[in-house]
Amino acid sequence: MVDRRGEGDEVVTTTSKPPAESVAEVRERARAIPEAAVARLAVYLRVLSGMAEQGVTTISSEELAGAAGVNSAKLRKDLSYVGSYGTRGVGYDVEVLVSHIERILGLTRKHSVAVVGIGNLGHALANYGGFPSRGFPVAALFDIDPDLTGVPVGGIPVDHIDDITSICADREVSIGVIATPPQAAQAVCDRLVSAGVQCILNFAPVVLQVPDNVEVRKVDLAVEMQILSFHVARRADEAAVDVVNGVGVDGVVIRP
Amino acid sequence: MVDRRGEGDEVVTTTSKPPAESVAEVRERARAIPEAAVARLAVYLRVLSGMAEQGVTTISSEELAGAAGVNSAKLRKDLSYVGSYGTRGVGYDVEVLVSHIERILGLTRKHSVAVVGIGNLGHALANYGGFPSRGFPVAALFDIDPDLTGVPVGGIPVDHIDDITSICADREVSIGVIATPPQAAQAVCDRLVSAGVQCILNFAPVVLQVPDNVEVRKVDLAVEMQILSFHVARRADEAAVDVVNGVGVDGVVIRP
DNA sequence: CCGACTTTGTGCATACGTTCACAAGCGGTA
DNA sequence: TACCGCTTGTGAACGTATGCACAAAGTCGG
Repeated sequence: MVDRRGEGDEVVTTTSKPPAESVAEVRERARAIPEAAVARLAVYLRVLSGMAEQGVTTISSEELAGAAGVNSAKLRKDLSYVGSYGTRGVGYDVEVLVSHIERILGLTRKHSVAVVGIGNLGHALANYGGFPSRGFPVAALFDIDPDLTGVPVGGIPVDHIDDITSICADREVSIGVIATPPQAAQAVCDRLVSAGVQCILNFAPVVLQVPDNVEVRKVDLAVEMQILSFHVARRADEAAVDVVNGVGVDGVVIRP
Repeated sequence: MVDRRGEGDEVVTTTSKPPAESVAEVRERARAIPEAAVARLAVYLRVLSGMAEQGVTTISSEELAGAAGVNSAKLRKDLSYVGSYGTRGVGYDVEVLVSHIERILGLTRKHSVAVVGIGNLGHALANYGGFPSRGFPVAALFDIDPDLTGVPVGGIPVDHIDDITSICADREVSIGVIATPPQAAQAVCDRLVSAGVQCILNFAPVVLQVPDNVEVRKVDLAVEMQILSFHVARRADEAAVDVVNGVGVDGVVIRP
């Protein structure tokens, strides 16, 4: 559980100037948590928060894994990236685990959010209670429609997208959410980037071009539907094959 | 490029009854496309549709990869799962590629959608033009609130969630979208499953329990935000490390 | 018809993520 | 204190996904 990377070989650690490797090493450690594990940690955190509210103080990897819908070995490995805070023979202290996951996910700082594009989806996002309650206060709303400007949505007034750069910089927005039509998305993205926003959550069905230092995640509803469609088709094919081979829909063998 | 799986060894193909292997083989072929590739195929499809509208008839892997934000080798490998429909020295015929990807993704059939939970998000989804235009007509809406029952949203009347089972079965809904509060999600899911819905897109922040024959995909906004938060934190750490090691924010070396 | 040039499709090596299986460590009990 | 049973943490094996680099296969100009 102790991180042993960099104990061997070239680790000389000159007091004056550490070797070039060491920079990479430290970066490595920060990068060391796999992307997939980060996503799951967020899920564990939600489950654990629920447990804590119900008065649960201790939980085993088996229980937590069940509640999070993963297998327990994966869960333990994921938690090992965070550090070893379990007690063998007992399990994990819920409170302790929550605070360590929050630290790793950077949730100890508040991350102000700006939502751009106050259509149906933008409205929903602006009113979505899950953001502020989890440490992501919505600090600004933007739309291109002048009629919307000044009208408050979910308690926050809408500003014009021409003011994105100044207002986002001013209110220290760190996460931008793009809920505009696809044609407008890249232009909006560029403004957010020039305002210093480093992370973008994109709901528009376009591939955004951004500098290397900006992180983009996309949520594409049409893509999600099409993935489901693929699975429907695959299932239908399998069922057809089974019937051809004398196996019925529920695995029942036909004409045995 | 021809699919050579199953050409060797045990392929005897008795005219009366094919060997047990062959069932697995065919299943294998359907399953053979990696999940990650399926998600990208949906993106390629969108880009290609846009190209087709602009009158582009032929496209190279390099161009398409650029537009889709992936590297060209990965793109070609993804397309090879679909089949080899490119021309060496030239590229791919846009129309041909579109129709083959649509076939693989099962988009040749219509997939009716039911949205459950007509709150802010449900409203947005019911009105979202991206669904019907891509072959996913919204066939039913449901909510627990009796005041909403009968009121049309986006042209479709809202029904009560007690009627999910009968109405979904009746209208042959194949994809259910859950946009309810978390407490209601599992119960709604159970009803959808008992109506024969095989695929579910879940926006509620809970882990749904479903039978093996039902496919669930989840979109969790809080999780997306927390992943972004992690990256903000990681960047901040890296920047700090760089400064300590005499490298400034833009990679500029301090005091050289 | 031939040769130069372009672009695909894929074998191979590498990186990444998942799962298994078990030693190490801790609490409880006598 | 010494033992026993339980659960963590992790080394190692496995499987999947990614990227490189190049032969194969096509077009086009002469």
